[in-house]
Amino acid sequence: MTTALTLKTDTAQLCCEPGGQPALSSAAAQESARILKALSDPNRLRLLSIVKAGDGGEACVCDLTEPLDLGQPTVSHHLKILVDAGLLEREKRGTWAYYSLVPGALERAAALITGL
Amino acid sequence: MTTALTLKTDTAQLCCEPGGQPALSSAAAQESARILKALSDPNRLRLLSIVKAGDGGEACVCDLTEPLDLGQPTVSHHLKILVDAGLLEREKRGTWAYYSLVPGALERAAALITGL
DNA sequence: CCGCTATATCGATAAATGTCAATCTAAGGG
DNA sequence: CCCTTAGATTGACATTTATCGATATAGCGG
Repeated sequence: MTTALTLKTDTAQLCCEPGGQPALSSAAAQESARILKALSDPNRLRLLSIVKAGDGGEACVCDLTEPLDLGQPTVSHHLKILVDAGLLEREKRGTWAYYSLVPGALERAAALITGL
Repeated sequence: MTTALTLKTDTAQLCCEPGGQPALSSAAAQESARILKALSDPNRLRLLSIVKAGDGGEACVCDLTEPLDLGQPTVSHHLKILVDAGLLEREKRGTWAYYSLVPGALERAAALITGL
């Protein structure tokens, strides 16, 4: 499942009704929750933090496994979730995989909350 | 690759760990995740949205059960999670319970993301 | 080619989570 | 008092999730 990430508000919920209720549609709520769920795990928050603070704004898996005190498969799993959520991007250089923040992604995620 | 830094597990949150900054401490990450986890469910997002858009910025449970198409116990459960996370506050007037946003709570939650 | 190293993927499992039905509590109204 | 209504709590159950160990894949150095 979850092949496509539908980002659309399907049921004609107009965006600009002054005084009316924006009342998040079910589809929009699900999409927002999908992003925020990726951010709702302490280890993933630390991963993002380390990547952001890393040299050149990136970090490879080997640099991420140790500070989190997690197994390498688990870290890879969390990174995949963050990539799937559109928060991180992966670039493979040689044997190593470097992860970096998708520009503006954190701000967009935060806007999902303030824009409720 | 990684410069072997001594690994301090758990809760010592210091601002200046030698050999590299710890970015987000384990404790801080857990606290942030606790808040964000409350925001990671589509039905809870819709609850917040409806409450925020409600008349006077509040809504009672009876107004929340129907649009979500959920049972009343389930809605109460979600509301409790939002209250426990410091996002909603509850005020009982007569037989009804009115929920409203805690001022600034959504902005603070969003700052947990942008401030990573 | 062969092994080594870095990462990803798979399978299993224990814990957490969302939901509902049933029950409990509290506040009014006859 | 009893009954009704709004909401919370409890218990059960199915699904999801976080984690690990084992294994697969993919570059690199001999």
